[in-house]
Amino acid sequence: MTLEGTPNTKQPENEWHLTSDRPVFIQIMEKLKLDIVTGVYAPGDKLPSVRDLAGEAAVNPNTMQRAFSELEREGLVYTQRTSGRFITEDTTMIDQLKEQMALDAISRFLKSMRQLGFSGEETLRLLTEALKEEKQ
Amino acid sequence: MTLEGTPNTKQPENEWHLTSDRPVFIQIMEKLKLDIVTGVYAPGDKLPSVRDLAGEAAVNPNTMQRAFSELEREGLVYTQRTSGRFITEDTTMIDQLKEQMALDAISRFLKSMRQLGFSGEETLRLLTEALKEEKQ
DNA sequence: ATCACTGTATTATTCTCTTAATACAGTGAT
DNA sequence: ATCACTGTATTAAGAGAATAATACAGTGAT
Repeated sequence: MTLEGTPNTKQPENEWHLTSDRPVFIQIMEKLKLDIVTGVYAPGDKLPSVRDLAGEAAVNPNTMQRAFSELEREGLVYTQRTSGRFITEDTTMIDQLKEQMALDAISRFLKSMRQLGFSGEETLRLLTEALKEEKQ
Repeated sequence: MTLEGTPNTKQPENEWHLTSDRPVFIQIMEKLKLDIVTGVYAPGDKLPSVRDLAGEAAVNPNTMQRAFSELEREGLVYTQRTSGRFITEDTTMIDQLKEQMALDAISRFLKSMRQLGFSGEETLRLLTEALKEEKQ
C-alpha cells in the first residue's frame, strides 16, 4: 500500500484548535489577543493578510475578516487600507489588556469554585495541591 | 398614566442568567449540574416539570427538554415516563461529578494563566493577592 | 370515566454563524 | 501600464439552535 508508514504530508502545525461549540470568529479573536499580549506579535508588527491567516486557520476569509474587524473596533489593531493590518503601538493598552485578562481569569475561577461551594481559602489550598501534584 | 410608579408585576427572580453567546441548552445543563452537586436538588428529588422550568427560565419547552435529555444521557437524572423526572440516587456519581468539576475549573484556570505567561508560582501569588484584596 | 398532569414527538419558522464565490478599489514593485 | 498584493463588500446557500404551536400517550387523583 502506498500510504503505509509515517505520513509524508505533514500538516503545517495548526495551532488554532477551533471548536464548533462557540462562534469561530470569537475563538480567533481570543487567540489573536493572546498572541498580542504575549508578544508573539510585537507592537507595530504587520499581521499576515486576511486570506493567508484564513488559510492557515482553515477558515473562510469572511470569518477571519470579521474577527479582525472586531479587534480593530477594540483598538488592538489598525488598518492601512491597501497595505495591511498592524498591531497597535499603544503598549499601555496592551499591558492593560494583559492585566485585565489575568484578573478576569482569576475572578472567573473564584466564581466557579464558589459556585461549587468552596471558600477562597479552600480554593487556594486545592490550587496549591494541584501544583504540587504536577511536579511529580 | 396607568403604568407609572413601581411596577406591580414583580418578576419571579430569574436566576438563570442565560446569554446568547453559547447554546442555551448547554447553559441550562450547567446550571442544573451545579444545583445537583451543591444539593439544591437532593438525590431522588423530583424535578419541576419541563413546562414549569421552561417557564421559569423564560425558554421554550423544547429547549428545556433537550437539556434534560442530555442530562439523562449522562445519568444524572432519570425519567418515569408519565410522572416526572428525578435526580439520580447514585451519590457516588454526584460526588465524582463535583470533584471533576472542581478539577476542571483548576486546570482551566492554570491553562489560562500559563497562556498569559504566568508560572504556577506566579499564579498562586496572584490568586493569594486577589483574595487579600477582597477582604478589605 | 374524567381531568389535569407528566414526558415526548413533529413540523414550520426565524436567527446567527459559516462557507462560498465573486467583485471592486487602492498600493507598490516591476 | 501591468500585476500581484492589500482590505472590503455583496449575494447566496447551508447548518444549528431556538421558538412556536400542536399533538399523543400514560398516570393518578377525583
